[in-house]
Amino acid sequence: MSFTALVDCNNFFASCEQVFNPKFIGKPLVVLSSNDGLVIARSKDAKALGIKMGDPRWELPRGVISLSSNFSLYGDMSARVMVTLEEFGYPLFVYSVDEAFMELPELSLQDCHALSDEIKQKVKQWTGIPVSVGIAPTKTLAKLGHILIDKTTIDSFLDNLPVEEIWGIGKNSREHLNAKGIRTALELKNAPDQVIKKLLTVSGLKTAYELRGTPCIEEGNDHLSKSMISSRSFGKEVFTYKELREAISYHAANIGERLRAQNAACSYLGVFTSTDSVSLPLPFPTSYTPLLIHYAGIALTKAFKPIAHKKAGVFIGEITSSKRTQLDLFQKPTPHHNKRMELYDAVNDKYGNGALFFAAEGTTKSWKPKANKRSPCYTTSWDEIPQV
DNA sequence: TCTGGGGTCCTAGGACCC
DNA sequence: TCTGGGGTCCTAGGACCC
Repeated sequence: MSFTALVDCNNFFASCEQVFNPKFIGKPLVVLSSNDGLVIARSKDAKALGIKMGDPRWELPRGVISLSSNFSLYGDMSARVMVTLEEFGYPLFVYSVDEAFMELPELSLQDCHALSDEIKQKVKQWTGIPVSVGIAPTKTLAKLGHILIDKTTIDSFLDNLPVEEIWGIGKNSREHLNAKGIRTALELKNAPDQVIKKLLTVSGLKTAYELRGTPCIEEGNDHLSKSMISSRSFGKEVFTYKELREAISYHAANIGERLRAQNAACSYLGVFTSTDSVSLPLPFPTSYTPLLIHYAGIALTKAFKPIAHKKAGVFIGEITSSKRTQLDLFQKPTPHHNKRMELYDAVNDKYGNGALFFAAEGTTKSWKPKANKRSPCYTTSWDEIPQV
């Protein structure tokens, strides 16, 4: 048998802000979505006030500190946390911006506690971010954030846990299970397979097996995305083709960067506005931004209506590794595409995202979402480095 | 007045084939 | 009361996650 650890950053976005603004520690602080619309992260004290994920900004109680989201900062802090975790030498699977699974050998209870404490201490010291650690035989159990390695402890923990607190059981599944009298995680664990499968399909059955200690959820680090989306709500209503075209170009360029970061290319691209969605096959797999912008423009001419738009975006699919597509016998080699994009990415990497951008994106970005209370990019921009 | 953005997996049903 | 059997591929939509 082997174990899995789940390391989860506590209140991650709020904690990032507190690292660089210690005066926010111990205060109710929330981080807002794009356009400063709704709450997407809360500090411990904000949670204590009863503020929920998704609460609208204008309904926040007085005295709550609210900040625009600063994804450059969170992304960089996330990378620092992950590098710290890699120091432990166990295979690491980064599950999301604030969570990672660590593959462990079977350990004694004492060693589990020692490792958990060491992880928390080291990440806190190296990055300033507090983390929680769960260790168990399966990912679903590790997700519960405790050390659960023997049957007695596991069962007594699951007995006091409502089903909807299990990873993979949402609101709808809870309703279905409750209707059959299954309310606790232990009841789900002990229910007959056929009953679970009928209620929740094989996904639910896998969850039950994981609760029983049999790993069923396998995930690797090296997988390619299957689809990508880049979209934003506008900061104001957008009517003109010109503005929409600029926003779409921005999103196409954004997707190009993310594709190249995975060494991948796409052969299917689409554009959506508030009302319409149009997609096209591409003549060959590519991650070359000028081409992505070109085809996004073609799709947009088909999708465009001169009405008030609140949002637009670009999506892609049929993503393949560019290593493989380069070997395609029938594809014309396009080395200059790769060279240009390598240079472009290198410049933006060195001087900050947006240092170099495509004219099609426009220079005014009048449609940009609102973010009136964004903290500085302390760790990713020389101009915004903290001052002492 | 103002309510995000980016993903994955699974299933049912339609269309089509022999 | 009657209905062939077996298969693949694709898509829309549901559910869930962070």
